[in-house]
Amino acid sequence: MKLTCCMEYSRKNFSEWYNEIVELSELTDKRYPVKGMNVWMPYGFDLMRNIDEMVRERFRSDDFGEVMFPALISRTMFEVEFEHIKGFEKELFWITKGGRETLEDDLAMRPTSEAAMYPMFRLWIRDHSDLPLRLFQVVQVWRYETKHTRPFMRSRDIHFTECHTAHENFNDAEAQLQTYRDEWNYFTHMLCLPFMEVERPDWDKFPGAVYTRAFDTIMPSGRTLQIGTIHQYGQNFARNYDVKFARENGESEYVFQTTFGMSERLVAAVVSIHGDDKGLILPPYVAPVQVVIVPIPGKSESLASYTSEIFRKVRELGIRAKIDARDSYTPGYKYNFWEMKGVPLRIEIGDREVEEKSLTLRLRTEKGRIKMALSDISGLGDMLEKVSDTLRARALKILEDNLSGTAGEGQESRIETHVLCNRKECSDSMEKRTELTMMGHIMNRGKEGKCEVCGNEGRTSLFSRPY
RNA sequence: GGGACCGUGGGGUAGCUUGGUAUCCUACCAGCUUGGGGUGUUGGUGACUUGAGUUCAAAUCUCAACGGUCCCA
Repeated sequence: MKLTCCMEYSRKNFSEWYNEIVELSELTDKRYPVKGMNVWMPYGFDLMRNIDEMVRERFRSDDFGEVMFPALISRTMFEVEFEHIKGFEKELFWITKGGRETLEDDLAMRPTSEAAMYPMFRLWIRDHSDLPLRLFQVVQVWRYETKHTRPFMRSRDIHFTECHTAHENFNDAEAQLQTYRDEWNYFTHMLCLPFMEVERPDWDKFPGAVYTRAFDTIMPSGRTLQIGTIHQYGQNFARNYDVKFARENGESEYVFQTTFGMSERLVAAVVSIHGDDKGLILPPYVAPVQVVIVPIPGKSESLASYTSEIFRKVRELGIRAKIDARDSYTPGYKYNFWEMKGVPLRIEIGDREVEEKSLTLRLRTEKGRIKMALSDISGLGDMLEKVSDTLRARALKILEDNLSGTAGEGQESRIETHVLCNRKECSDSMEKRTELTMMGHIMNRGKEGKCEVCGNEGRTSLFSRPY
């Protein structure tokens, strides 16, 4: 597949726009003939891998070890009487045959790795000196989605990062959750994504968790997307998988656990929240190509050498750059091509620039061109920073406009906030009235107050239509 | 969980009611031309989702599977 013409759909028609842009920009190919499973193409995977590398770097410096567990989990490992297992049983892919033989113990493809990891934790953790244990992995997980699948938002084959920790006591586990939160703030800052931290109600938390905090963002359609979650497991999992350690006084105790999960949905959010009617706009920190250089053929004979001089200098600044010297396309075509691909910064070089020893710049987020002297080229880093700032400001405005109910017309849905206690009856009543789903209490923006339904103590809660 | 609609070259489509030679745009390949916002031109490659049924004959009618899109809980 090759890039075709211009975009047919406007971002106002979000659903169609999204389907079109993920394929046009060559992030993914949806034609793979298995439902809900799409191909990561080189450009899309470069983006995902840049995100993964950011994540790896941070967790390694937080003293996490990177592991890679097997993708298959035996039925025996799953046959634990535990709400965690029940929560997933309808989404499992099962392998029941090996060659022509029917398997005695069926194998499930992991939907997440608790059931794979914790039997091993039981072997690895003996006493307090083995704690804290901090591990993470970047892997595929599989979920048998029956509803509408969409690339990066709801697929059956999910690119997933999961952190798992074990601690000596509840407070250490709580401290770990705060570390996750700090890292999450860093990740979303670099991806220029605003979010709400929402405590899922008891009836909607991760199966088996003590509590779940989700990071929800809002899409241009007015629907919310969960792009990360952190979970306090307490001793719930340790009890079911019998993960114990010996305290210093010799007493045996179950470990306290936490997890942090995020996925390719980060790509969905980056694409949706930053993109415009010309295509993607990628956050500079993770853009596969941060600067594209388009040489414009003319009379000058030193165009090629000047172009490679600039390319070299840009690379020396630590910037990921590319020269588009394709002979069969005109400059105008290339401008549109790289705008579609979301490259944050473009450099145009023709006769004028060669003569003046200058560069002409174009930011993906701004109208108009900027002239720069070659001697000022170290300022390109600031230009990329400016793109990030613009993306953050725009994205935050979308969130604020939705929170205040002043978002643009023609959205598929909307969000509302109401002060609510944590009783299901009050939530159900408000869901009925708003025709939206209760997502939970908003922790990083909301306030305390009286429940709008029953008058008891409550807190600002998010109501939305989630993806 | 329930319902509606749709599957035609790589992408987008016409044709289906009334069964008989498959239309156009785009992309792709070769050439010339052009180049500071999607150059122009000549020639070329390439398709009826799968299976079963009705029929002399199926893209077209019937059934099923698979896939896609949307709506409601």
